[in-house]
Amino acid sequence: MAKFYITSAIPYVNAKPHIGHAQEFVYADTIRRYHKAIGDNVLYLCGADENALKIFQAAEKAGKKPQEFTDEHNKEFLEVAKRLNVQFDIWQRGSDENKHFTSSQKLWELCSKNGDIYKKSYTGLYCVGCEQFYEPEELNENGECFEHPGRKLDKVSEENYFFKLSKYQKFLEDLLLNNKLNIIPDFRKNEALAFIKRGLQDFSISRSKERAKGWGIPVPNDHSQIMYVWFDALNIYQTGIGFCWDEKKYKKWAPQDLMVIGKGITRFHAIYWPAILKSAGLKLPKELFIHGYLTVDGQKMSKTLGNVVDPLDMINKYGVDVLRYYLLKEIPSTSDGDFSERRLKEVYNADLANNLGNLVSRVAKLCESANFNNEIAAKTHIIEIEEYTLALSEYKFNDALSFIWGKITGLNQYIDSQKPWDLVKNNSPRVKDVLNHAVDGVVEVALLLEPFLPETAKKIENQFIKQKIISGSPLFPRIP
RNA sequence: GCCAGGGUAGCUCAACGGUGGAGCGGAGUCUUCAUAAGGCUAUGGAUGUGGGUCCGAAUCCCACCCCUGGUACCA
Repeated sequence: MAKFYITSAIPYVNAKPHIGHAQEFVYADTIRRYHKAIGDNVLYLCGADENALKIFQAAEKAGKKPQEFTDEHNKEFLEVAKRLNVQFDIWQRGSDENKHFTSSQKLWELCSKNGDIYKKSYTGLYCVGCEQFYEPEELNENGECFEHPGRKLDKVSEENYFFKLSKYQKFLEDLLLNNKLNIIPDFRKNEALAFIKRGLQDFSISRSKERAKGWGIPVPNDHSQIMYVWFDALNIYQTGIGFCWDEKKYKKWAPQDLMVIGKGITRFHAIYWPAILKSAGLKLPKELFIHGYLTVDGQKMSKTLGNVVDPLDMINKYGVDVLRYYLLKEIPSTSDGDFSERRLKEVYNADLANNLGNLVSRVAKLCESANFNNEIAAKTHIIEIEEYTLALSEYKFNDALSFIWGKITGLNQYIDSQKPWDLVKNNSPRVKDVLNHAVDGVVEVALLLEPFLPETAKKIENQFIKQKIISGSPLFPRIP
């Protein structure tokens, strides 16, 4: 039994989760469930990035203590995951001082021991109003920040620790080029490679304590400095599986077999993270799956536009599997996609109510009226179907679902051609064979569906493994 | 600016040198076991624009127009 350690990007918990978080959770959960179904020993970790100054500032703005503030948002993320039927095996918080602070300091020390961390002065444009550094392109035409127009920025120098990323240029190039870290899709790999080939510069991995307002993980042996958020955030993937506090557990699960992330944080996962791990002498992740972003009705999701979609609203209105289905079927997993409630309703009626739901109803009713004796045992393992497994191995969820829907259409065609209702009327003995085939098909569909729509799959299975199959209430009642 | 990907039916996308396809929506028809569901059929397109190569181009080449992403220390 192979182990499969999967992680999804640790969200920044400064606001409640939106539909984009739901998308990533559902993707990772579907992969997790699929691996479980083919017999792997699976562990899924996610967690919360909590050590950024922005969290502290957001808490202040909300008039709350940071801990209280992050506790609340953590709860919201866990609630959304739960309602999505997304099962985290581990939820590792970045504010966990016992485990995560020690773990990140240990990682730092390992890199340091290897001679990859050094002190250097960093000069940048600092806005006193915002209390942060800006890049020239982040400023308006007068070279001022947008929050405080009219106020000149100061050139400020600060001593920070740097990580010798440049040292790993060749290593990273080889890692990506030869798919030792396999990046899906290809064009993201090429982007990362292009970035590497342009020449890697060392990057700063600490901030002064004043600048970070003491919020974050102290640098070992230098408490005037706080770790740069990404240095510790990425390490949540290790802390959660016991790095530094349960070596046995860590040995069992490291390294990551798959990281699921959004396109915006490719560099950190494809370049920084492998370099840091290599420097620390630790095992490297094997695969990186990068999905796109969601727009809402063709527009970017934003608070100012007021079009942020709350996944809980959708679940309450339509049901979990409807949202899961939409995200998995209607959004091509590697490119950007659009979330539209109008489209969701269309897909609901066409695919879930008319095709899947109605097939289940009609087969169940046929069995009931034929007083069919069901001999199909519950199947536990996904049958190896190339088209299906290939689509899943490339994380093309929409292709895998299209394949399943092809089966549904096939079953409807079969029923139409065999006309079992006539066979029942004529007391034909053939009705048994026909229903056997139909029931077998429905059970297979349920099985293939489990990673995607676990609740629905379970309902179908429960209805169809009984000796006497009777019709039940519609799985997906049509909506007008 | 540079690099990469894309612009195909009302919508989402497939075909990547050989008679333009699928799903959804819309139309017709058959059927009645089923959630007014299902099956079948037809309809639907100067394949972004303009040139070129070729017996033949959505596909290859050139130019142009639009869209998306990347182009390091905001995460």
